[in-house]
Amino acid sequence: MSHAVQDYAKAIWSLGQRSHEPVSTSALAERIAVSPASASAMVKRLESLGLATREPYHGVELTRAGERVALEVVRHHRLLELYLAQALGMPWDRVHAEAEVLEHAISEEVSERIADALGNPTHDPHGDPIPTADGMIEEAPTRAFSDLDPGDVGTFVRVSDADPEMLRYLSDRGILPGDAFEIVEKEPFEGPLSVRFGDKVHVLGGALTQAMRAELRG
Amino acid sequence: MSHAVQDYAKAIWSLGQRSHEPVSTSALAERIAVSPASASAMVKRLESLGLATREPYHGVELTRAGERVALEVVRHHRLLELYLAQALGMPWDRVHAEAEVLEHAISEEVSERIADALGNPTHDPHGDPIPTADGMIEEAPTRAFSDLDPGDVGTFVRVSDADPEMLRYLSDRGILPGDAFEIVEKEPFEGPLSVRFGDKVHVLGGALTQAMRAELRG
DNA sequence: CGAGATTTTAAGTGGTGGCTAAACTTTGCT
DNA sequence: AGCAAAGTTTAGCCACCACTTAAAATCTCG
Repeated sequence: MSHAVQDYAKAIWSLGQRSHEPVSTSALAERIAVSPASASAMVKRLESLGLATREPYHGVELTRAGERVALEVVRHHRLLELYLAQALGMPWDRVHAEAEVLEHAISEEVSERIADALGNPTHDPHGDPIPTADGMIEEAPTRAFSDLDPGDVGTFVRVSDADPEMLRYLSDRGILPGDAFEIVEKEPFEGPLSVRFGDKVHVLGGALTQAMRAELRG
Repeated sequence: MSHAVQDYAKAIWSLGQRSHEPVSTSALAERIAVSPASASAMVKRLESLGLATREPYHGVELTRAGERVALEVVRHHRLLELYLAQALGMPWDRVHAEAEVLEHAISEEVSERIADALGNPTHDPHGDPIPTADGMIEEAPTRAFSDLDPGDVGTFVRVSDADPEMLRYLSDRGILPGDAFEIVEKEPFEGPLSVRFGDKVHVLGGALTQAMRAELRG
């Protein structure tokens, strides 16, 4: 089970999360940053490993086994992020890259020891839920900030961990998962969003509001 | 810089430690458990990377760059062993295998954070010295237990970390690096050695006494 | 000096993971 | 329905890595 296979499983899982439909080859290829042909070939490999089923021309889905692989990698990733930040004091915006490598290298034993050391947490520092060791995950339904409307109030629960710039930007301004917010204003045509966190109103642009997710109150 | 390259550098360094002479291809091949031809090819690769110099038919030596690579990997390995044992409570006899994998995966930043968390230790749990971040190591001259004679007293400083059985055996009997000892008796023909640790005399066989190393008193 | 040991070269294997180009299927529009 | 565009798959290829066996080269030591 090579790194690449694990990465594809993770990517398929991740893309399949929202829409519970098969994942298209091109979406997968774009996510992994390879050509569609390469993604197609890899998907075949996952199928031959029993990790995915595919309907040619209609997309891939993970089998339960494939989902387990994906969730295990995701568990490793999120535990590592939390551990690096918490136990080793690594800045929030650098843990992702490190976890991306280590997630493939740590044994089950170490990952469980890390989970224990952290008190078996349920969410990582970005607000993402951590799958359990037996391959379960509960995803609370969240909405992208870009979908919200003025007057909406709730909790900022997570932000994509893939872009260090965004993380640094947010943490520089003291905005962290768990913070309550209220949408103040929304400019039309994908314009910026004015959001109040505490007493400060921040104006957040498009890419950012697509990466940030909220649980609405009520 | 692939894992294999790092492993070869580490092996050459390790084999070159004792006798400060070039390392033979066959010794290297045996250490890595590959054919001599494979080792020969890899050595060429190290040379082309500027990590080693070789005198065909007369062995390899690491360049300063190669030594740095080796020492960095060794540093990672030993810090990880210590960290896994100390911070995550992993048993002494299992840390080696895990460190063998992770040593290639952790970044400099994480390894320095681990070193800090451990208080910048100088020795790992097996008693092996830990190279500094800038590629220095001080190796106190030690002698194998199998070379010692009755009446010799000193400190048990280290034991090869490669064999979990030995580690378990020793720790089960409460024998740990740092312990003082006295050689009580030595049977001829590579027979067992009687060694006093504290008030207990242990009879230790051949392979074990070759893996255990001592600093003699005086 | 020459036999035996060691080392190197030569040639080839199998796996991974990627690519382009061309062929094929689906979709969506008229 | 028909057709073009978009999306997907296949075919054929490449590069890398790390290893192998077999044969040739070199060294060493009696």
